[in-house]
Amino acid sequence: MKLDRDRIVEEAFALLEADGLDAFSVRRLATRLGVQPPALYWHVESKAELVTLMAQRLYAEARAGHEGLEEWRDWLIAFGHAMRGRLLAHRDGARLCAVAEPDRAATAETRQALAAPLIARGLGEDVALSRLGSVIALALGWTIYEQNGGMHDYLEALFDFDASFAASLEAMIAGFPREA
Amino acid sequence: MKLDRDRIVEEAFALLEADGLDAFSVRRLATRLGVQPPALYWHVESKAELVTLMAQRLYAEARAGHEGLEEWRDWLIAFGHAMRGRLLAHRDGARLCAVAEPDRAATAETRQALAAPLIARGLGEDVALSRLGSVIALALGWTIYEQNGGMHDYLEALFDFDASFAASLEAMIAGFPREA
DNA sequence: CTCCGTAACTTAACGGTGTTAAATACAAAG
DNA sequence: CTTTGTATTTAACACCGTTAAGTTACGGAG
Repeated sequence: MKLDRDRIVEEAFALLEADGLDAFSVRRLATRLGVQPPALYWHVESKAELVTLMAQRLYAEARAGHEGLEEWRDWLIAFGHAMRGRLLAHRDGARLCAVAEPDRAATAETRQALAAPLIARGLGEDVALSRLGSVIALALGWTIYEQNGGMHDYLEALFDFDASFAASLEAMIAGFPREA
Repeated sequence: MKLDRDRIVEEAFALLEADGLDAFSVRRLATRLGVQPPALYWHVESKAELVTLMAQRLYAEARAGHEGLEEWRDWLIAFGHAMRGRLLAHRDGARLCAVAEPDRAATAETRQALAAPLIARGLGEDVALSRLGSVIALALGWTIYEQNGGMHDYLEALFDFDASFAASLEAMIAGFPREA
């Protein structure tokens, strides 16, 4: 069965799911793919690039599918929940994104594309990017604790994850000034 | 020069500062301390415990010193800025806290102590802990991006770190209902 | 059919990692 | 002097990401 980037990334997610980020190694991934470790380096530059590929798939999934919402606040809330949802959907998804580097092929167009949904709903580009960043940061920080085994058990005795995240996300977005 | 937990943690921070989290290894730390690597295991259970010790020092620093503020909102804002400040004060401080486990010796008293500053300013314990968690999550998520070399360069072209963090922190806290 | 070049992969190795078990130094106590 | 416990070293294990060099597979050109 031949190797390619897509199959590598797919199996990488399976390995992450099965063994977690700490045991996520190039060598174990190669075993799963029925191949010797260095074979992966033909298709992928480094483990870091592979992680970046995985993270970018996560980010892209979170941005998709909120077309029906007309208010930027509603869009941001939906996006925030989707972001947390995608992070939680994979074991150690948050830590994965925490170590991932940005897409090196990012251009001014990428930047425009990122801001587009919010611009279309009335925000200026600078504000749009700032708001987006804030929501992503909240979701990432939140899920990092939520997915940290020990922290999870410790914190779930202190408050409810779902309810508290929803409350803080809604508070933050409600608190954003109409335009700035 | 004899070894003890305090000296280990201190030198660990120095190593983190000098070489970053990726190069932060037990072996390099031992070299810095003029000792063979396994010597550290007499004083510390594992690298994970050492990281937890370091993270807890960070958290404690962030909580200290906001006595003058009488409103819980003001206290939370000061704490949020302090939290980000302490994370930024050490290279890879955010990622360090992201992988740290909670204090295993945490009790119901610890929980009470955590919530105390907010309870003293009028919040119920459950709400206090939830609010505290939200602010920490925002600060952690934010600084993770801020300290990720590639992401930093990528994002600083999109918005201003200081201003955007302040805006989202203030928005979130302003958006929290008076009591819930 | 043969030759060649490229793509895709393997084998072998390098220098690193966290951690453990066993042997050792050393100071205090009896 | 001997014993005891603390603190450290030496040696080793099983991993890790990555590179260099060798090998196979295969498609197109002559």
